[in-house]
Amino acid sequence: MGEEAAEVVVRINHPRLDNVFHYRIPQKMDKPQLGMRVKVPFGHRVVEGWVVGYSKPREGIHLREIAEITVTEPDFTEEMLQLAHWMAGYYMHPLSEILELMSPPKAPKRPLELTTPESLPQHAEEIVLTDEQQAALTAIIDALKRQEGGSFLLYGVTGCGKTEVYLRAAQAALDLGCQVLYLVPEIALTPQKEAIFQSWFGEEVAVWHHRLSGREKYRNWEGIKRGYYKVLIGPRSAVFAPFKRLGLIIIDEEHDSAYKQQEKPYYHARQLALWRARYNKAVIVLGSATPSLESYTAAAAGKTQVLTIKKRPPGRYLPRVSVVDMKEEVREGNLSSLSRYLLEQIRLRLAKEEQVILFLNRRGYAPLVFCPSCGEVLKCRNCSISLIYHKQTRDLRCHYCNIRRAVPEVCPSCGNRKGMRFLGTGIQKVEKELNEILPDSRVVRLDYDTTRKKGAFQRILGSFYRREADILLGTQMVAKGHDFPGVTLVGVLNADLSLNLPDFRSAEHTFQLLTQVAGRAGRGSQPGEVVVQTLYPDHYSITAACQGDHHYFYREEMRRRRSLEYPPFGELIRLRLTGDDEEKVISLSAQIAEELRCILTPYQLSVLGPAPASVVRVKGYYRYQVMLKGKCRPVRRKIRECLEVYQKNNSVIINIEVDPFGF
DNA sequence: AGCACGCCGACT
DNA sequence: GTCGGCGTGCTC
Repeated sequence: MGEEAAEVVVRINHPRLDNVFHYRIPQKMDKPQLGMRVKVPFGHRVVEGWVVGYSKPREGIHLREIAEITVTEPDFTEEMLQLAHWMAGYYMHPLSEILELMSPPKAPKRPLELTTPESLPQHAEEIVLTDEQQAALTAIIDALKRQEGGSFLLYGVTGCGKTEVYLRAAQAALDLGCQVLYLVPEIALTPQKEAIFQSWFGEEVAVWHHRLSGREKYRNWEGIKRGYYKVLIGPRSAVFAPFKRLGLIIIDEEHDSAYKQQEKPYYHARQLALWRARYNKAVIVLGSATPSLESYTAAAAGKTQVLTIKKRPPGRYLPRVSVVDMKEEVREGNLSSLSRYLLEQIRLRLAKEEQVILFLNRRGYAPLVFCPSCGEVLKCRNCSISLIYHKQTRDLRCHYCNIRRAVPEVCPSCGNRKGMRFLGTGIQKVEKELNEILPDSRVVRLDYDTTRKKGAFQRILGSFYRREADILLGTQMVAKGHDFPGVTLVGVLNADLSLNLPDFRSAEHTFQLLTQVAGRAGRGSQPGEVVVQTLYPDHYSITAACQGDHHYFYREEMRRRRSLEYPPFGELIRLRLTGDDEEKVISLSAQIAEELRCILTPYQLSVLGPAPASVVRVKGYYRYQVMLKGKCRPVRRKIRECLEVYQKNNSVIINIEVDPFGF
């Protein structure tokens, strides 16, 4: 007998079904190609699955036959199947879930005509590259011509014109008959990038993201697969597109944590892009003004070639940065969220009819509501975090589960009837302060709450761009990629918010955020100024960002990471246990930590915890975590085998996250 | 995950 | 007598 049988991954997402099942091919059926979707009898039912290989099954199992082949061509290429296998091993996730993620969009009911687009490059105005831009471009083009792959870190200050390099590199790749993948951190950035690339490459540019309609998805996916489209622009999910001949990958703002998927299966698009570049012998360019520690370290080790751009093009100056110590302000009796220096600068700019961006990464009006008589702080019923007061709606909200609640008139803890007090400063409170102090200025607020409605984001930015407002007050959202020529002042109201997050990357994020926000100033012809308010003016991530001393920051941060064995010098795996019965979650966490300690003692690996997750309770579920630190990769199998036993437990869910972000 | 098998309580 | 509760176990 010894016949080879088809290995089928069934389309059921469950950790206990994470293995291949063998099936025989019926006599009258053509042997299915790898990656083809099939229907197979499975227990008492028929399920869909994918053929992922052929092998000899173990002795003593009764093989059943494949019922039918449901497609005419495979859902996955050889490359994507290999990538899926690699991901399943690396991220410790079921293969079926990964294949689900990579599977092609469904063909629309009404048939769609696919045609080769007419290429009509309308070549935009020629900009002369600076020497540094030209040198970077030449290095990339040389690598493209050699056709042996290669990776580059394009390390250029904000506003130095990295896009000009990308466009010309893409042109070179197209001239060699290759396709180009251009990754951006978020969907919101695709339209503007699409417009820029279309002005160069006309209709050969396509986009890919999950908000496209079914028809658009199908057209663009098939177009890339057949080679009709030459350039694909999209966020992290675009890394799974089925290129026919991939020659160049560009990751714009490669440091951005949005490239890491924060839900299952937790992949990092940069890592997958590097894998695909290697597989296809494609050139990959990681672009950033503030590279991730991962990429910086790879460059320092010589694995990636660094291309530096230190100067902005003529006529565009880097801003001057001043730091304001907020402890000093408080000492001198200024309890407002705006320091005297920043306020003076704002007035100065407004008088000259220039624009101002103010940045505060905190939604709502007041982040803390408490009872003045007993001190009780109001918390969400389902989540262990405090409720935030929102002024417009005059209610309390939980920023984790979005629940709303009226402000209680009577303290729920002590019965005091004098009312609750609000503490701290959110972006709505700053808005109110600005309206009081500068009644003649026009302020627009850009945050999650003002951009809920469709198109609101573009509308607010558009009105600010057209100078219909003087001050743009925003959260995170203002930091990314928007150019406002009229802005000459950027104020960071509280640089410490990101610094105090319980995450080993908090210093890195603070440095990146400050540098990126500062880059918003002086993008036009006038020089800009940045004012950074902080309680820790001496922290290395703040001083380095303010002085533009990147070398100092990276050296310091690398030293800290190395001494604590944090990435990129050590690996982390987080096990998160979630359940509605806290006792059960705690005891299972302890049991697992104990067993892992026994198993992993001989290896260079430490088991930390269990400990409550940074927010213990979310939406009514308790969360505890066990952290594995050290050389995790060689023992992934052992870890998985150990956890398999506990995954049968259905009252506590075990979540495995390799290379976790955000604690 | 689903679905069947299996072994105990109160109902037409 | 049987209908149905959800514990346990298996799926090539």
